[in-house]
Amino acid sequence: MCAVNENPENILKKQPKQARSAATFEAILEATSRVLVAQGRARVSTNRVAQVAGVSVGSLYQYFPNKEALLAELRRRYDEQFMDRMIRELGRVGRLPLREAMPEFMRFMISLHAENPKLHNELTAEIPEVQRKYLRAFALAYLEAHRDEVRPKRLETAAYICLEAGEALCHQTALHEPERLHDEGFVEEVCDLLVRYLAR
Amino acid sequence: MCAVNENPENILKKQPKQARSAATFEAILEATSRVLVAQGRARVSTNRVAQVAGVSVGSLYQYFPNKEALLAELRRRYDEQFMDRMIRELGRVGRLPLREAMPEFMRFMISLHAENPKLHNELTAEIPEVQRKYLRAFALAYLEAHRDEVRPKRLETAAYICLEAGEALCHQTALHEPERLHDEGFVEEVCDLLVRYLAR
Amino acid sequence: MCAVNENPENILKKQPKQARSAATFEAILEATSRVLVAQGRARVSTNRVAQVAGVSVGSLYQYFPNKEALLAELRRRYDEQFMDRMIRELGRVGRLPLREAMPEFMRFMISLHAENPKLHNELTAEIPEVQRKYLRAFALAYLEAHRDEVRPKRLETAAYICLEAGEALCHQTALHEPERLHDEGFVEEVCDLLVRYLAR
Amino acid sequence: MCAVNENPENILKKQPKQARSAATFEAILEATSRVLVAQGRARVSTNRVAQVAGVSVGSLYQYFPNKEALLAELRRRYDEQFMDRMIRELGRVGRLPLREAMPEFMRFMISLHAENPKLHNELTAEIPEVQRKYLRAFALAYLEAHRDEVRPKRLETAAYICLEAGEALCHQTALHEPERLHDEGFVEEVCDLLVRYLAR
DNA sequence: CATGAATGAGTCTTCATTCAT
DNA sequence: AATGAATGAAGACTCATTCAT
Repeated sequence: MCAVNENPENILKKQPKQARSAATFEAILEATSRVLVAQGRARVSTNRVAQVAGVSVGSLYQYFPNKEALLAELRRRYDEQFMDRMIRELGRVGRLPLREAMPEFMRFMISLHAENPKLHNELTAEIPEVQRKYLRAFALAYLEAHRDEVRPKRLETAAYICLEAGEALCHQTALHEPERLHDEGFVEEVCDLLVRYLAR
Repeated sequence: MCAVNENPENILKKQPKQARSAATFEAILEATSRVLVAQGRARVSTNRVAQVAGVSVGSLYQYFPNKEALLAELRRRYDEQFMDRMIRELGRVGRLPLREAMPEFMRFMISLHAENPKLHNELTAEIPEVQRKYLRAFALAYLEAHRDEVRPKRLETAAYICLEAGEALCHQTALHEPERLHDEGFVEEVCDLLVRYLAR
Repeated sequence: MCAVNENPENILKKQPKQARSAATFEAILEATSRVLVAQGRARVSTNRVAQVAGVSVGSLYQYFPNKEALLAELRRRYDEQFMDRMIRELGRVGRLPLREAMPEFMRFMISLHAENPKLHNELTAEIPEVQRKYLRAFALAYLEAHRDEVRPKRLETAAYICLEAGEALCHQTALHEPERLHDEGFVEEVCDLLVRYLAR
Repeated sequence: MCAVNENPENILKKQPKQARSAATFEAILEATSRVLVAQGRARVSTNRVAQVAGVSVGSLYQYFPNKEALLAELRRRYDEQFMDRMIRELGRVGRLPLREAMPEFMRFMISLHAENPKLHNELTAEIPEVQRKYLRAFALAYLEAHRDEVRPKRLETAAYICLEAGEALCHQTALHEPERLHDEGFVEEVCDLLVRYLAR
């Protein structure tokens, strides 16, 4: 009857137990995302988010211990989803030879970035790190598995370079010149860049 | 040579005409840069900057109409300088054939990014745009001038891709894995990436 | 015997009639006391208390009309118990002559204060008043009963002085220099202070 | 020109340099004291204090780094003054023999406490400590100097007991039964308590 | 021109209390 | 009865900006 549980203080204060809860929780995250995209990170304030979500600040703090946690959870979800899809795609594409895999993969990357480039930009501005490492490991594994197709000796460096270059081209283009993404020629050129580098 | 003047609102209130004025002006910008690098954009406040500059807030507002103008001017100068050096380098390197020009240029880019990656990151996070265009024009001109060495047909696309990829590789590496920049092999690989793509 | 009921506003909403109710009620008070001692008065919040009690806030408000009532009830109980023991002791000691009664009584007072000085301090910081009067009446009665042993003429004043001085010495010492309480010489000195004053 | 002075972060943010400053500073402390006495510690909020002082919260924070500092400075001043007067009095009275010194000193103590008992109570509720020690050292020195007049063997204990008892009697009486302070008989009794204990 | 005191809107966060389920 | 989600007023503190001296 007297469960003293003084400092759990997790990232999320409370895992919603009632249906109403879950709805509020989602509404808050949704609102965060909206404000983030529409007004930029600097205008993301707990009060504004609560207002946009149509709940009180108090409710916000029932689910998130502080403002940072809002963005963190958004990012967590985004990254999770991003990685899930990426990994699934890598699994699929990993069996193909380089020249076939590359366009598939680039097209996939582009579609990922094209979905909501502004959100992507805000959320990935500061903390990929773990994912970066993970993806690189994946890319490296691919190169090793396809060693006979691959020209560069330093596979780790090659993986790093290709990922960074590919990511940046998708990211920057989605953000600044999205019309290019629909230009089939552009995609081909990007693949060309990477395949000419990688292929024997 | 390259006076980019994006929003006329943020024009400086006053061109410092006397030596003392100029010194104050410089001290303020210098302080802004310092605070920006040391404490991050969120901690850049007019009062703090003034204090670090050893000047009163009032004086700060004599030279800058608002906080935004502080960062804008810093950016403007940074970009100006960046562009000036870039253009000088491009001029120098522009006469060389592709395979010689590329390593020269990449090494130059790396040195630019390595100087103060944190400042670079804060200042270029959001607004290249004009410079991008300008650089692209320059790169395009190079490709056209060296048309016989160059393989891709779509020169504009090729210029875009190479600049973005090269920039991103310098930027991300300087920021997240600076030790790679001293690895001569890394630089060679990056050049390889671009040259294999561009060269006939 | 001693139902002090200061502000009728803070009367409890409901006398728990069932066993479960009583248990909840006790758990809440117990939790209040715990939070009070562990985190200080400022951290006593209804939500925290409810959580520590393993009960919902709603339940808390079933038994206590507001936060004040929580502390009031805790205080009431504490005082009640305090007074009960005090009175029992006074009854016991009241039959002894001054020089025998005093050390007995002081040792008792000290043990009372030593039990939980932090709780004692939080709860008695602001509102003895009624008890004070009551105790004084008791002490006065003792002095009158032992009039022939007692030197001072103004018995009421003497009772007041001895109670305040004795209380303060126990209270302050328990709070700030508890090690003195184990020093038998200290206790003797305190008795000396009071007996020399009171005794003929 | 560029005095970087990043974290002075003293107790007081700024020592007022202009006359206006000093006035504001005093107004804020004055207001703190007023709110403290009139509404109690719990109602001392920075906004309320600022409002009562007739200044903006911003101004308050120009001079005090946080709410605690408000009360701390008030306390500091109060203690400083308290100690100064106490020490002056102790110096004066220290030359007198016990039976003359005591009534002089008690009357002085009473007048100190009678000035503003509520403020005294709020400010000294939590943190004498240093002063306690200091005063005790002073009292002990007195007892040693007057060793031939003094009966108790354990001078340190005697000093402790007399100070605590005397302080408490003044403090509690000023707070709860101030009318006694004007009763000359009361003062005599208190002196009697202490002199009978101390004197040979 | 320079100073720095003053302002007050805006931010994050807590908490007593209510009420639908 | 019990639950716990929701509320919003209130408090601590920051900071861009103005203005009297």
